[in-house]
Amino acid sequence: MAGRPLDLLRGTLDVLILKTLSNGPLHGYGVSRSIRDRTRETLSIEEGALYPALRRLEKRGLVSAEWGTTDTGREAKFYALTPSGEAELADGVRDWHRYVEAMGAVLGHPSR
Amino acid sequence: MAGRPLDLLRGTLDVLILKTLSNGPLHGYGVSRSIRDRTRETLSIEEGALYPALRRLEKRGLVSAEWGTTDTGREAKFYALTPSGEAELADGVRDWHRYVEAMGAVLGHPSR
DNA sequence: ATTCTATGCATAAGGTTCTTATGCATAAGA
DNA sequence: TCTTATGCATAAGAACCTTATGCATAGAAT
Repeated sequence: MAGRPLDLLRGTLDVLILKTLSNGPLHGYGVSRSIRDRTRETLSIEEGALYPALRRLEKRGLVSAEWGTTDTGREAKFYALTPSGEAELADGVRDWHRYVEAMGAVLGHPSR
Repeated sequence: MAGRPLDLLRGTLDVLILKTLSNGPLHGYGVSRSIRDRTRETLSIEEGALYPALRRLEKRGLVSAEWGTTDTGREAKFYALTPSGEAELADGVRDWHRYVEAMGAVLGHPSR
């Protein structure tokens, strides 16, 4: 990994999950693993954050949930992005980029 | 301003304050105004977040506080970065850039 | 003259969302 | 057989934000 894992910044988990699900339905553990792998373990989603987040997103209608079977034959709950979820993802990504821009305006943009 | 103000992401306020103070001592209201101006009002620091944050930073020895007088002759509490604060700022900036990198690895880096 | 806005500090209540710890169950690999 | 990986879920606690409130002074506008 590229350095120690970083704590999640509150509010950034939702968009990470939504983006991950935009590649197709996936179960919770798979979402977590995908994020961990893509970030080379810089972001490691704790179960205590992951499962409540998925339920919140489901409650808000941004993802749908359905029990199914994994490739390896295990029971797992698969989540899929809904149309509302896609819209929320687009907003979330835009806000994130605006936030990065704002932070850069104060901190200075990275040299490389 | 460039769009509506964004809510602060928990944990990013400290580094914003420390960076702002790295330009020289400043009072709380001035820190807030500086951040608001630099981000063109994308980030607007609420007083309920600002003052507790400054006290936390002082308690941790990252900034020092001293009452003084502003240019306009008003009483204000001036905060200055300590050596520990400088180190924390450097760490905070590095962590922020790592976070942005990690988010980019999931969300995709902005096209422009 | 008065009222609104900007400057300045501070705290309390409430909510959200993380971390850490715990619990359970199965499968594969050492 | 024991550890690791896979899979879900909740509870306790902490941190840190938003919103609301309170106070005080100065300058600008009506």
